Amino acid sequence: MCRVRHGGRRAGRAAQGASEGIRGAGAARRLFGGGGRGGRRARADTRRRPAKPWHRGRVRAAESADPQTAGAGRGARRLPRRDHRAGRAQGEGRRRAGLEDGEAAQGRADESPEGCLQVMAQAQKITPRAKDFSEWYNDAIMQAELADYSPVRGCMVIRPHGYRIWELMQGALDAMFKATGHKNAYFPLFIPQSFLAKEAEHVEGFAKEVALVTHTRLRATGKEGAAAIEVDPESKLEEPLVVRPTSETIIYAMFAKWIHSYRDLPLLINQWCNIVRWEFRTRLFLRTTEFLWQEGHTAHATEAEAEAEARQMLGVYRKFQEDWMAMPVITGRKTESEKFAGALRTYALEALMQDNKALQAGTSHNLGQNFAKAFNLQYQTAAGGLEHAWNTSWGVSTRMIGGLVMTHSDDNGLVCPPRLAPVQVAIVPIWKSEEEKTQVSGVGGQVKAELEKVGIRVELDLRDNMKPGAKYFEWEAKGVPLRLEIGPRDVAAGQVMTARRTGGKAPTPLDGLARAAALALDDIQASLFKAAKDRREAHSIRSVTKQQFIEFMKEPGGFAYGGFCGLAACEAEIKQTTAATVRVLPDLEFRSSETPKACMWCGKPSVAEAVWAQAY
RNA sequence: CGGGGCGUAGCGCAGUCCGGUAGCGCGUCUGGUUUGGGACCAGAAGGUCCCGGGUUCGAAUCCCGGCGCCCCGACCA
Repeated sequence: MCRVRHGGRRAGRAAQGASEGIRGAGAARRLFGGGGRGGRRARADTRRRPAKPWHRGRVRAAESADPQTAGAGRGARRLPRRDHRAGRAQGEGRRRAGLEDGEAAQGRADESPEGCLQVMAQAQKITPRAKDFSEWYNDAIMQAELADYSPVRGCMVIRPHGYRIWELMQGALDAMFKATGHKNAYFPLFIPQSFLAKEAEHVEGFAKEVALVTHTRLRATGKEGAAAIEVDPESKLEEPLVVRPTSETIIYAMFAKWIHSYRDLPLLINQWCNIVRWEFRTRLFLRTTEFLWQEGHTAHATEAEAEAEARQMLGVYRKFQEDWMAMPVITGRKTESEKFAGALRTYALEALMQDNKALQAGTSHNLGQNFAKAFNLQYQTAAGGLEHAWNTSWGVSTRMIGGLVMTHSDDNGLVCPPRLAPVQVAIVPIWKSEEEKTQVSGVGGQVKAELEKVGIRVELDLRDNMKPGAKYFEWEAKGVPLRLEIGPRDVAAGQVMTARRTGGKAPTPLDGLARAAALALDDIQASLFKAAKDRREAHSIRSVTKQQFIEFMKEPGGFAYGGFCGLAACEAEIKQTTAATVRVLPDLEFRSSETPKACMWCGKPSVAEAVWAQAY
């Protein structure tokens, strides 16, 4: 395999043993997706599905089939002049363009390591989507510096650029939660093991993936190296503590203390925190052992109120994902087999990624009285009776960042919707002489101040150890929606060059630039949403027959709408044969105009229309 | 837990078959020249060759034993 290798993707070998007291219940053996050296090679050989036609980005010279004829663009220029050896560069170009499969490319690369390396050094640092979507996803994240692998398997470090996205998400969501009457609080990380056991379905749902704290200290052994410390058996806890996989149990236990009368209801609480679920296989942002999220928990006097709350928050999430993330979602209800352990009903939002797999982007549960009964959460009614409260819980997580990446980004890296972009505008001044540097930097500074005045997040890139072109690539990889290039010629003409991350470069007058930039950002935000929605619709089919369904799930995949009998056995069989699951029983506005009469799979009467897809 | 593969500089790799004391590219640092789409020249720093034994005058390389990591399969937001 002949590709540029980069980025600290080794999930190091340090730090085992440091947490002897914390164990994954169950086989905590699996490792992080996408690390390691040998791993990359192996991965290229395991393409699950053939290339798909989502590949729509700009085609650049460097990616065209034959770099030698790719014109004077950077494709040609990037080939090192040392490498004149016949055929090599050409073959390399083809490989880079993803036109050969991994094994063939690998074989060839091994034959000509040096030529290959030299070419690659200058080339594409991100695997094209068409070649290997998973690799592309990892590369895009690493290049954008959103995250990095941690020494602990299954865990990730969220880097400043990625964390800023999360902060912006938090800011928007938190305001919406407050606007709907919720208050933030914080509940502890550790939960008594016995709490988890109190709700039967809930335990079963999480038992296989909880981390436990069983001991409270280590002791020195006097030995060398890793053996220098060991768990102190004297420090064993009487009752192990569960590291929260979600906080229903502790929160409703506390609610039971605080709620006595109908006058205490509704109680509307949210918390921002981290949680731990010991997953077998993990992927950056999409599934990591520890992740950040928000969990809302509420208590109500009636079932109807709880139901309304669960639906309301689903709507809040939808608004956020559409308006901020520019990510279209289908809302609906989960089937019995997909619902949250312990819930009465689960609602969810599902988005379609560029590889035509569905991503559950958030959930909202009507918990009924299940937890109220388990934790004795009762209140006195106005009439003097004693009733169990009705609860809801709802959450979205850093997983949304993965969804954001897979919804908009392209082969040049991250594409960030402006409203969530840590840097909305990057200004790149261009100069030759010192005088020019002073001049363009000055104008750049003025532009920055002007844009900031209207609330735009701006970065002025004054680094002098990089050529402008290199800066362009970097800001593109980081997803910056709008780039302003200011050179001496522009200054003379009273303009800047504005380049959109989504394509297109044009001069814009300095006069009124802030307004123009703001409008451009709005326009990019809107066009990203529209493009994503169009793509989803292009990859949705309705009223499928069984045969169509099977074919569709093989290739190219997407959302399939059809009748569903509601039987778990049928659902299981579909999963078995096609790997597709019911994502949601869609809400009214997403349903087909004609209600299906029969289950698309077994032919029995349909109880609801369902949306199927292969899912993350 | 089953099936594959891998462990050499920050990253990606060569060297291992056939033992001779470690190399390439990128990156980093210093100086200079550059800067409108991934700069160039010169110099420099950087390695417990996963760990432990053994064979040998000599081990990254051969032998034995560990450990770790990745991918695929069974679980899930």
